[in-house]
Parts: sequence; structure tokens; C-alpha cells
Amino acid sequence: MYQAPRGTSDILPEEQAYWRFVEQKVTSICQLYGYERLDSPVFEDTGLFARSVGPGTDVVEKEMYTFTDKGGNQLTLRPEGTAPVCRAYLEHGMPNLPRPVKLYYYFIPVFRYERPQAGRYRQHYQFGFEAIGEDDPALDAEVIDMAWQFFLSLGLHHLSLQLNSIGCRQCRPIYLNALKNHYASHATELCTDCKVRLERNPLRLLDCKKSSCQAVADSAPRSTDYLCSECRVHFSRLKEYLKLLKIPFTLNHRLVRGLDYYTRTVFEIQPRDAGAQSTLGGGGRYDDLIEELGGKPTPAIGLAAGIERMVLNLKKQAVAVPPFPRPQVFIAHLGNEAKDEAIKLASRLRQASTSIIMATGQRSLKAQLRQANTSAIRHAVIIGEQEVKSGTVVLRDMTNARQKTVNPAALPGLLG
RNA sequence: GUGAGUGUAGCCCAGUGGUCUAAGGCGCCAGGUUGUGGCCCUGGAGAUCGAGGGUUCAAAUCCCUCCACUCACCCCA
Repeated sequence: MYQAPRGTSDILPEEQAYWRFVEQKVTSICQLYGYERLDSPVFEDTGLFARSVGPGTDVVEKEMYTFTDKGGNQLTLRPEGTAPVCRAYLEHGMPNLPRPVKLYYYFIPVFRYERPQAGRYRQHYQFGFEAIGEDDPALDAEVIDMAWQFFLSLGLHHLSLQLNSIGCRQCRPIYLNALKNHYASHATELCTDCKVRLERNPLRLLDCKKSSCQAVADSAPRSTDYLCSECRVHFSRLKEYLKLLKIPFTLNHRLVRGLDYYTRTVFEIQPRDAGAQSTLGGGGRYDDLIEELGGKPTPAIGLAAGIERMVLNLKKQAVAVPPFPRPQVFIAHLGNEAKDEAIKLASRLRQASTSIIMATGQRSLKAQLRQANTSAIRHAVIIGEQEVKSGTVVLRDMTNARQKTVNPAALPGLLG
């Protein structure tokens, strides 16, 4: 027997109500904030991701699904959503559009070769949005506001917004240097992982969870103390705007994010009783990315959020989502002539926009009604030999067991 | 890639060497009502006990290998 590949899963009918619910909230928030949808291909040139996400990151180094196609092209199933949007932005001349250009994507499959665990998969789905071409901290605030309002609109409670600024290409190197010096002077206290991080990706040192490293992290220099004057002003304006908007945020000096393209503002939204894979959504500025991909210097900011984690939290917090709509009518029949009539009736009603499940096979009326019942269908239409003779049908209301003989032409008007 | 736990019907699970030709519940199918669901009663179908190998007179049960799932590390959504 075949199984779905490791780390992938089927989204079964009983799950769909959650996914539909999220989709509806995504579309409405994006419409509310003036974002337009962009769908990009599932795979891209490997170089696009290697370059933007960063050659030293785990995502690029060991998690990409990369393959060579028959034409010899190096391609990669997308491990994230921002780089493709930036590629499309450049490819289709969007720098000429009024700024900022606001784009969103929804339900894109994202692939990373990782060991699966709660809330983490090899193929998962993301929603995200990007605002490209503006460095005003008011835009940062709007993006964070949009993310915050979105998660609230899902009905999730006890969320926390973590915020930090990691500086720009002027001030970040100075900070990284200070950070490295600090850690180097505590090198003997560090775990083996952190010794590697010190060389490869010093920002990641900050979120090591080992207690010995936590102590070093607690006394480590903070990126916000090393911001250049522009970045400092930018960050403090952002905080003012967030206060203006009454969005509660927690400054988190350890929040760094794992992709190299982030600059200045970084943020994450997490449920407060967080498990291991807690982040619902995260994002930040990537002011150098468009330039890195061959465009003119163009500041930008965005967010990505994982749909599975939303669904996980909707269930955990017992949020009631609208049920998937059931067909209105079940058509039961007895005998061959009645079946012919039933087939014709089903077709006519569907053309009149009435949703129908018609019994197939030759089962007893009891079995047919049992199916209508378990399928949670409100009305049953029954056609037997008597009805065929008189040109009528029996309409039964399954919620109260009342039924009457009616003319089939009158059916559409009789269905609640 | 590392560590821990778990794999018995569609689902939940009992069974820890012979009485297992594997129990129960949910669900499914059928009958009890020769044309009427939900409750109840009765019956039925459905399991090569994750896979392969080994120990033993005898393995769902013990051992080994592999696979999968779960959780955690790592990293992120």
C-alpha cells in the first residue's frame, strides 16, 4: 500500500471547513487593506532561493527540494514565498506601478526537507503578503496591524506579538561584531551547536534554548543598542505607530528570524501557550532583497503565515468554524420507473441550483433514508410506484419527519 | 541529521510466549417494519497483529534489521 510521502498529508473532507474558513478570512483582510493576489509557480530557479534566502541558512544548505529537469535546468520547489513575489515584481515591470505595490499569496505549497513534528511538515501551506517600494515605518505598522487583525479575525485568543529591529547593512555588521566578541569571550560555556553558530550565523546564537547558552545570551549586546540613527528613528516611529493603533507588542531582543534577507523590523505572532512549533506567522523588512535580485534599491516588508498552524490553533482553542454546506435534498426511489423519474428530477433541480444527492443502486428505502440522515441532508424526496403513476413526489423534512405529497414542479419553492 | 516513545480492522483500543481459527466499542452493511431515517434489538462483513528475518515444540507477545507515525532537538510557517 502506498502512503503519502513523509511529512506530507491529505487534507480530508472533515478538515475542509477549517481551510475554507481561513481562506475566507485571508481574502477579506487582503481586500480590506488593498492587497492584490499573485500566484507564482511551485518551482523556480534554484539560484533565486540560494541567493535571497542566503547560502549559509539551513533552508538553503540542507532543506531544499532541488532537482535537474530534462533540459538541464537547476530547479527548486519553493521553500518560501517572498523571493518568488520579488522575482515576479521585477519580471513584470511592477517597479513602475504606484508604490507601495501590495501583493498577497494564498495556499501556496512550501517545501522543506525536515524531520516532521507537530506543526512542521515537508510540504505545508502558507499565506503571505508583501508591500514593496516604501520604507515609511507607517507601512511597517500597517503590515503588522494587518497581520494582527487577521489573526484576531480568525477568532484566536492569547496571541503575542514579538518585535525587534536587526538593523540595516550599515549598522548590522557593527552589531554582529560586538555579538561575536561577546560570545567569543564566553566560548568555553557554549554548547557545541553554538560554537558552530558563532562562525556561521552569529544571530542565531541568541535563540539557543540551552540554559548555559541562555545565560550568555542574557548578557549579550542587543541589536537595538547598535542601530544607526536612521534605523533607530525608524524603529521608534514604528513603536509609536503601534501604540497609536493600540497593538500590544513585546520587544524581543532575541528575535532574529532564520532567513538572511531580513533587515530592520522583524516580528512574529505566537499563541501564548506555545508548543515547540509555535510561530503562527512571521515577517519583517527586506530592504536589500530586490536590489540583490537585480532591481533598483527598493525597500519592502512582508509577512508569511502557516495555514496548518492556524488550523492547529483553531482546533486547540475550539474556535467554531462555519460547517461545510450540505446538499439540500436527498432523492430516494423505489423501482426502475421511479429511478428514471428520480434521475430526471435530480437533473432538473440541479439546473435550478438546488444541490442534490441522488441515491444510486437498488437499496431499500430504509437504507436510502438512513444515508440521507447520516449525510445531514435536510430534505428527502421519495419517488415510488404510486408517485410515478400520479406524477407526484413525497417531500419529507428530515428534521421533524413531516412529509407531504407534492407536485415536483413546486419543489424549488418548498425547500427551506 | 540526533534523541525518546509508539505501531493490533476505516477509527478508538484489549491482549506481554500455548485457552488468539485475536476480544470489545464506534463506524459500515443487512434484518426486525412486503415504501420511510435518527433510539433499541439481532446478525454480518472487515485484521496477512507495520515489513522482513531470527529464537522456540509453539510468537501479536522475546531478539535483530528496516519502514512509518508521534514528540523533542535543530530550524522555521
